[in-house]
Amino acid sequence: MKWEALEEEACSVARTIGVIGDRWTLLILRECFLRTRRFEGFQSALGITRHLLAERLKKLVRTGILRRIPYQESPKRHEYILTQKGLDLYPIMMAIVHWGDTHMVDERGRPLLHEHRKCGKLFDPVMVCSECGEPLQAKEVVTRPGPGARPSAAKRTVERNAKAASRTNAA
Amino acid sequence: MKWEALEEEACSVARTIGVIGDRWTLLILRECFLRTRRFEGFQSALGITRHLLAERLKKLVRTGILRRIPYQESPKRHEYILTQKGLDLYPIMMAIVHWGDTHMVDERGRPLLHEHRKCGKLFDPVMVCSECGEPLQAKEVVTRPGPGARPSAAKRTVERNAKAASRTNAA
DNA sequence: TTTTTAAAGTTCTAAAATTGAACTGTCAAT
DNA sequence: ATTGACAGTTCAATTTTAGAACTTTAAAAA
Repeated sequence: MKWEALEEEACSVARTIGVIGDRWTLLILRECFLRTRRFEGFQSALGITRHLLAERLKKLVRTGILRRIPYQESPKRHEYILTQKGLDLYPIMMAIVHWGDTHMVDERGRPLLHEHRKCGKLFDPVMVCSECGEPLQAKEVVTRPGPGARPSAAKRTVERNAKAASRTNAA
Repeated sequence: MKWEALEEEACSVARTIGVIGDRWTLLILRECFLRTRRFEGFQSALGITRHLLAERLKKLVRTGILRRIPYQESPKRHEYILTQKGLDLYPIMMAIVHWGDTHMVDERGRPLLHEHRKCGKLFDPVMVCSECGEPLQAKEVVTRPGPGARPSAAKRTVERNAKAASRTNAA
């Protein structure tokens, strides 16, 4: 599987990973949500090489996650701002933060707390079902082929796993 | 910044990315949630090289996300099963799927639908505030230093950005 | 007036990670 | 006796990433 091929897969995970699924890109996006907007800001916050940073920013602009907006003429300078598509990555970021808060903190505790303006309280993000509002758990969810399904990775996988299991059980 | 250093950062995003933040690892985890458990299963579903797959599985076991459990003796064979720590990655996966479903589908529509056993309906995952239950939006959340905060990336970033903005505004 | 500094890149070489393909060892089935 | 499944390991070739220096435009400092 080539990296460009990821975006062609009939899988929303693969397609998303094709766009944001590498380490520097995720860290750049963290900085975006912390209100960083300029090349030097990203560079010094992350210690990323200028070469890679330029590349990643270009890709994020190309994929519509960031918009490149001039903030001064001569010399021309631009800021990188999250589009709505970029802002929609927020749940991914919060899910990542929350897992880290749960499983990767040391004895000092959480590095960062989050306050919800609406209710004024410190909170954790919780993933719920859009229909019944209950928190989601992996074991309570069944997947079905959707209209865009193709006999690709996911389906072949399910079939193969069923076969492997029955072979082992039979023996 | 070196990759091992990520896990030392005072940032839950960086620490999490240090463990699961690369493309193959995320795809391996997708397979885990689709019930793939064996080396050959991962390999043929993903087309990952055996070399890298072995490496990534080792790392996932080392970090406590997968457990390696024997399913037959002679020759010894093992399955890779999500631990609770691994199952807790589910919200990250669902957030990734949902973003892809929203922003990366073609005219055919979604490749996969999700049904919630509890309520029996097809659903979308929604990220809400643990305190008031309202859906979360980036602009409604304020971050504050927590007990594990150190004057690191995040804080320096905020200060730098404030300075950059005031410079530009003043001019 | 010459020198620094800042911002946003680009260019280059060395080092590290990934790919692709072949190879190993154990056992079951043909 | 040979083939095939499974779970890896090994190694050369390619691709990515790191690290450092260099460029350009313009304002600020000496």
